[in-house]
Amino acid sequence: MELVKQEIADPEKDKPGRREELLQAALDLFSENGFKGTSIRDIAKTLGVSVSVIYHYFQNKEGLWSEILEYSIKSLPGKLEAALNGGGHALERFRRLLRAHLAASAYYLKESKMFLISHDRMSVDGDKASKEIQKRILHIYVSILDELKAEGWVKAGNTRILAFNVLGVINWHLRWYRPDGPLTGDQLNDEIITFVLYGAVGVPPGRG
Amino acid sequence: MELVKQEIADPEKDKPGRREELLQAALDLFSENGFKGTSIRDIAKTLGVSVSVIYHYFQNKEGLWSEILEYSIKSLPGKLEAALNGGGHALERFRRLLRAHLAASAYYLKESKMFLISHDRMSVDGDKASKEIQKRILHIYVSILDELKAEGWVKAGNTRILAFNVLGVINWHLRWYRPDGPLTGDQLNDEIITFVLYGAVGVPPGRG
DNA sequence: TAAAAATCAGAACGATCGTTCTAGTGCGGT
DNA sequence: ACCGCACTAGAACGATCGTTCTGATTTTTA
Repeated sequence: MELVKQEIADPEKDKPGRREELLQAALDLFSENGFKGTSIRDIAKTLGVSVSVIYHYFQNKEGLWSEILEYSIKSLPGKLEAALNGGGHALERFRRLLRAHLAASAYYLKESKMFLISHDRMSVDGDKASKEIQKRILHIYVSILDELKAEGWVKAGNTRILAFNVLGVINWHLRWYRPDGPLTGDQLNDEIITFVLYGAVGVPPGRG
Repeated sequence: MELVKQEIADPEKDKPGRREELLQAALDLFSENGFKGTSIRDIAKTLGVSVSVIYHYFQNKEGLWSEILEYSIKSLPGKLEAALNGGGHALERFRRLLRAHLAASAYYLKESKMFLISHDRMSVDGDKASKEIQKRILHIYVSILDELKAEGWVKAGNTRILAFNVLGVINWHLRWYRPDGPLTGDQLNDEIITFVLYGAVGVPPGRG
């Protein structure tokens, strides 16, 4: 009986539910104005609903914030480790790590921007989870850079600082990247990866 | 008459005035918790004074914020241009630019952190001045990178993206740098500059 | 020493915050 | 027809926000 409704063409079939609408509206505002810069009433107003709707679907403001990070950023370390654990020599795996990181950041662009705004923070607990993820990512980069250093590719003295620098390039690009820019995503990633590997004036092999 | 007090040794002579104390307290809190994460009462409480003291010395909260940026960051583009306008070939001047930028960031460490937190922003006017400074700095980097590209040092296709990448390394280091770390400031700057020039695996001339 | 100015505490104001409460829909199941 | 439940509007609460006001105290000036 109730299946009949599913069988006929329903133009409202793929309309997102209220919960998804709320997540999307919160994501837009959080990624632009941060946690403290976004009020519950702001989120409700963009959908033209009452504030009680938010509290019907989520426990509170911080639950809304962390749910966004849950479905997006929480899986990032695992993805990076997977990219790193594939075959190939160290340099090849490092390139693959960078590509995976850039791809994930582009896919979850607003979520990644949210993730990197911890300066305007909330409670200590909510921030602790983010800090933990950041630490895992840093460790991934340090480990592959150590490997590259053991094979003689990396000359830098301190791989930890080197990892910070690499992460700086990757993360900073979220601040200036605009999807409607002149370059395609692939072209952009190539420019970034080339910079990470060879810097501003370093000559990649076969190009000098 | 009133000069006598100045002539005798005054143990309280170099004690900072209330205005300077307020600026320092505001700087500490702003650089840690951002603009919206810092309340007027928080600033007053760290000095054990009343909130009216703040409004006696400053027009309002935003005036306090912008005054800090005024004495510190506003002069940054001029310093960078000065470093760039000195003699020497392009690569030498680029290195000097990077050193000047890193030195200024280290000297005004907390102020620079404040400056880079615009994600938790205030009124539109206050943010416009910061945006303008950021744009000037970007232009400085693009111009020297164009010059380097004309001389064949830079192979990258897009010097604007390259400038963003360089600025990412410079600015990101404010997020992880701790003055009590194991490395000296000079060692740190060398690591960062080497990375900017030659990347993670690029070989600087004379080292390969 | 008296007037004037600088400096401050503390209460108060209106706005906004996150959150809760009350009440009222409409809808599927029995 | 009735109940229960998902969903929602809107008022309300206490806290905190930036800011202003009142009045007192201290310091400077004449």
